[in-house]
Amino acid sequence: MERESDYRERLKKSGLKYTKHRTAILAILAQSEPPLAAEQIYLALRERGLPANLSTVYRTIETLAEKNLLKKRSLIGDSRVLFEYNRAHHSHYLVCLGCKKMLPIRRCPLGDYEEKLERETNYTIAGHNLDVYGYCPDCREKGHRGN
Amino acid sequence: MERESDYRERLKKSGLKYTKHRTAILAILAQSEPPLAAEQIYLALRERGLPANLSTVYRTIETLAEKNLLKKRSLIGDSRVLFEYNRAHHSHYLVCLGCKKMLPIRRCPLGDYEEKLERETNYTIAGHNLDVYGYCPDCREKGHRGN
DNA sequence: TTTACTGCAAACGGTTTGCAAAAGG
DNA sequence: CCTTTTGCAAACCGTTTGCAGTAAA
Repeated sequence: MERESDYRERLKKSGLKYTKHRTAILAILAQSEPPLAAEQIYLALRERGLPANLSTVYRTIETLAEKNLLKKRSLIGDSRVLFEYNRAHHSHYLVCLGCKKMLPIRRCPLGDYEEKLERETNYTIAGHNLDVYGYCPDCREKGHRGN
Repeated sequence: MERESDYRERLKKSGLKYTKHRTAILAILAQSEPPLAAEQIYLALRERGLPANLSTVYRTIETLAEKNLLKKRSLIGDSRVLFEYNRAHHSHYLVCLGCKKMLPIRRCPLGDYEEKLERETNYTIAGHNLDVYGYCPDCREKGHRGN
């Protein structure tokens, strides 16, 4: 787990000023396994005793994503944009269509596919987005009704 | 290429009434390689001389997606929902971060990964969503500025 | 003739923006 | 100080909804 000074360092390297909100947002996302939406981050900040305006949250996460400290994601059937701490090793999710739970898939099934695709297409590959959808055992028993 | 009567048949099988708009929307999406957003479909309908209200377009594509005649998609950095004709063999896209062009990837790199994941997790897998992002040769030369 | 579909206009929800005040370096 | 960041309120934009009228079966 990273300390506050680590986040401070990261912000500095990205040419961003240090603020309590930015540090807290980085910490919140670093400690959250699943990606979070702006409002969830907003609520988490309140819980930490560092309430911020919603628009500040939006601006901050957008800035952090531009600097590649965070990654943007989105799920089918959810109009919100989700943000995830940009970890060294990326992870995918198996999303339950019933209860929306996100089960991390630690090993990326693509392997060295990106390099292969790069050679085949002559594109410069930047990354990929993969989510698998299905029903968890609980929701399947409940007849796909979800939570 | 399918004929109007084919679409009519599909609608009937799904318990949906036949309307010119629905048929046209199916045809528009069947003929479009990349997925389209509601407004693009709305415009394509006007071009075909079958103008429909935007809310009708939204309602129709949602209905068709529920019946699995269409598939929903979404791309990072685009808040719109895209709709794609549900073809027998699914396809992924290599999306240029510069010009947003979508290059179809015909062979799914996941192979039989879903079955493997199903056994490992005891979930019932319904499908997956995969997009690869990068820069096409043109945009790379322009220094990632895009169009 | 009953049920499903459509158009219209208004509402909605997540996100963005302009501006003045506050805080970081 | 000078520049960035923040709060606030209003705008934005893609999407959804209620309702009355119209078309399919």
